[in-house]
Amino acid sequence: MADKQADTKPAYDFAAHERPLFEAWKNAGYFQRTPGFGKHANDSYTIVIPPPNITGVLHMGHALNDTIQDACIRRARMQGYQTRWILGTDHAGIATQTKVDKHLADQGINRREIGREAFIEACQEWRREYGTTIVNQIATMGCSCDYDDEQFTMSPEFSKAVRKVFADWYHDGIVYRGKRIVNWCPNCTTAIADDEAEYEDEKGHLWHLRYPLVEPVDGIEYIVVATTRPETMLGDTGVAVSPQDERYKNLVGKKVMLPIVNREIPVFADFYVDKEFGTGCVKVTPAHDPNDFAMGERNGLEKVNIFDETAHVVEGFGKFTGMSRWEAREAVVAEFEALGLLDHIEDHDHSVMHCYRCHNTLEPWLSEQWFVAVEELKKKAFEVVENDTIKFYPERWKQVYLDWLANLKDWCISRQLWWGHRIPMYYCDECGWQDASVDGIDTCPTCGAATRQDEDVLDTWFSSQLWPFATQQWAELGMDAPDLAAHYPTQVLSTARDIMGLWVARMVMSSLYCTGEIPFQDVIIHPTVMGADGKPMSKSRGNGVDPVKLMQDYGADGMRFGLLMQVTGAQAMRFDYQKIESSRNFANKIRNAARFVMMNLEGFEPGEPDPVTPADKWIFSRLAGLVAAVDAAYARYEFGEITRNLYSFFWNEFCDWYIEFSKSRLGAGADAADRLACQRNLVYVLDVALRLLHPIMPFITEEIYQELPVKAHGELLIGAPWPEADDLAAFVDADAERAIQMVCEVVSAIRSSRSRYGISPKTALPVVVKAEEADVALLQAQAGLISSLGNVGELSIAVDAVKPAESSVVLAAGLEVYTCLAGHVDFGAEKARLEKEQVKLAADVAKLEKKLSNPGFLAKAAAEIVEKDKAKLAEMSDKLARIEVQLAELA
RNA sequence: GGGCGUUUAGCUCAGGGGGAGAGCACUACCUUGACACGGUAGGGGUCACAAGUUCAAAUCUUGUAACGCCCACCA
Repeated sequence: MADKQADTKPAYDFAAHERPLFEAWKNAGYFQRTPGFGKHANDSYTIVIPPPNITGVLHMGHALNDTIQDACIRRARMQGYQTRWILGTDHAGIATQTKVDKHLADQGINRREIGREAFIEACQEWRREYGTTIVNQIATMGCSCDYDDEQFTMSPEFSKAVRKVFADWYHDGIVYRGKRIVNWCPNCTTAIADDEAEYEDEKGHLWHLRYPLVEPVDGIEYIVVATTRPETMLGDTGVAVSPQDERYKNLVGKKVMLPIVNREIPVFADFYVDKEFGTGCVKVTPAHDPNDFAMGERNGLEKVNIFDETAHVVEGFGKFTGMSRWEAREAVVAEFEALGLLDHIEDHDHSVMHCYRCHNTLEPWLSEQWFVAVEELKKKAFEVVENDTIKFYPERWKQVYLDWLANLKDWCISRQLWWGHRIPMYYCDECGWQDASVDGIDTCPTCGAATRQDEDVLDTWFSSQLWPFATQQWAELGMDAPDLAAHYPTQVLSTARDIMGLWVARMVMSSLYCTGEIPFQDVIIHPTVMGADGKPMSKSRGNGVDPVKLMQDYGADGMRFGLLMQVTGAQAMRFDYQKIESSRNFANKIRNAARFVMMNLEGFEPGEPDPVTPADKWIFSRLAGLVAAVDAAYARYEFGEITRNLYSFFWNEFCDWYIEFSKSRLGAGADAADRLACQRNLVYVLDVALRLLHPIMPFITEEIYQELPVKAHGELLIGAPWPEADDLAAFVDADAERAIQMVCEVVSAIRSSRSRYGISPKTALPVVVKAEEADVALLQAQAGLISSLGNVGELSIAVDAVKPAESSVVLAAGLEVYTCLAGHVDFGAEKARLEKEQVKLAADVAKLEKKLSNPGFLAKAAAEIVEKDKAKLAEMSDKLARIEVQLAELA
């Protein structure tokens, strides 16, 4: 068997055929702004790609997301919209700086030695070398985005937009500078935003420390405070208790002597303190904890900063100075123990913030930073989603978005990095003048002294939030920019759920402020692609799948279709190789079906499709249903639904039945006129199917289209019009669907009987069909199909057909199909099978009889349901009776 | 702590108030001029559990359990 398979021709290599097609599309200009046609000629359809980081390589998330976008944009292009899919990359501040740092370190170069300018040049260099990898991978997928107008979040035009927004917001009071506790990464030595911090659970301790009172009160000599971070006691400037706490009422207003540093600090009451937790006393370190900072502000406490930017203890703390935070923790605890002030230690699990980039423990750190005031911005951004001006798919993400906005706090946008948009803020150290400016300011307009620019750069998300409009000439030309006029707001944004807040919400906020319009209409939140083990894909788990490898093995089409097939409304999808493989097989099926059509086109002349036979009418009717179903699923962005519809139509209806039906009409002895009709119909169905499949499987469909003898829609399928459901509506034909369904049932019945008794498909068998009066003519008209597909020797169809001797029966709705097996079969098995069927049917009949004898059901159920069930019962009872007759005959 | 998702065939998952579905895997037969990346025919499920609503629940409600995600974060 294996040898025989080896003899057959090698499997088709899809990947090998894809690239030239991509070039053809590109050369024909379909990747740029495409003009519209037809009823949507003046409507635009625009998507901005979520810009991948220049440090990135294509992963499954991109593969899925970019497939979704390409399917949408290709369909829109075919529908006649003016389309544009904006491509570009993100400079990715921290990620790139970290990568380049490492790159330089490998060559023995330190960033600080070469200085800011040289480092930025190194980043640019790095980008030129590696930053296009992912764009090439997107091209391999066949994505039809605008490769000739690639955007970058640090291009001169984009940078100008960033500076403009900063300056405008500064002048409007939206951005401000403030000294606050921020999440500081001592490894990256920069602040990061709240939502860039990741919490991880850690096993820790709750240290109970004794703080002696300066003067004992009612015999109490010390207060016990509980802390998870004893080292921060060096910066304590108060001890807080709950105002409701009777235990400590008389201590409020007194002072304790902070051990080690010997600082007198006050005991005060604050509502923040929960008297039930720990000892009910909280040591307060305003410079190293956001909650303590707030308490400090409310109670006028001093802020003592004990750490430098790398989280080592600063000058002035004796032997602790220069220690890391971990060394300081041990040393402080040891010192308390030595002083007899360590009360006790408890185990305590808590979550600790880590840098989302380097995963080091973050340090809440008091520093001067720039912030975006979100109160005003978030109001409108809330409204446009609440009133469905912007819609989420699936809809439940709407609430997630609204909740995120509702809880939003001011956004820290300054980063102590070099790679990024340098804050366009200028200061004069002579006279104290300062201002933000789009174009640099070298000399102070007030005193003429030289100015200096702010050293910090902006959060990467500050620039990416401008993506939908800053990529469209907004900075240079404002809202008059031709691109903005034609392609903004955009129609669809597709993204992963994890950047809903970081990116999606911020785009809405900034777009509303800067352009006065929403940035996009529909937001698709696709499921996260998990590994086969259901866990997030990661290197350490080793459960990752490389889309590039997948495309080599299965073709881009196979990967695309297979991924979309797995898209559901759920939040995650477990990656399934088998879906990719069966999609590749599907592509092969399409290819072979097309080959069949093309090798049977002898004498073909182009012409209108003409459904003459019931089989034609059936497949046309099914096709009309398919177009409507696919459109409906696209309208809800239900990609799994779209692919399942396409798959089952093409494979289970078109290939399994219609092509088989057509074989007898294409042979040598066939009627020429009917053959031509059949050819035209095959070509038509194939053509519509190819167009419906094209947005998801662009390569194989285009390749087949190129091989068609007549290209009905111009040179390339990518530019063909999308099938219009309205145009096909006239093909809907319930009678034809029913007739062919019956034919299929008869054929299946014959095959089933044959198979059950192990009779070769090559052996022609006589068949007798008993049918209802109305159906007899219908079936007789299809006798040819039934005979050829069932390999029937002699076929008779009649209302009063009698069971032939030694035949096997299959009963279907209104049908009895007798396959004569004389001389082939042991009828004991036939009897056993019928008995099994009888038992099952009798149970079903009993169940239905019970239902129909229920007065409640008869009274309350919809009339049509009752009718349907009555008909069903009649049919089943009839079938049961017929089985009993059959059994009696066998007895 | 709050919110959300998932639980259906051996596996991965669709579906969804009125006779349980697909792909893969499995079994049998088949190399027929589209396709073995294939064809035909099969086997296989108390739709997580419990209550409730209903004439009718896999489907709706509530609760429970398990798994997972997001947000908050009391030292």
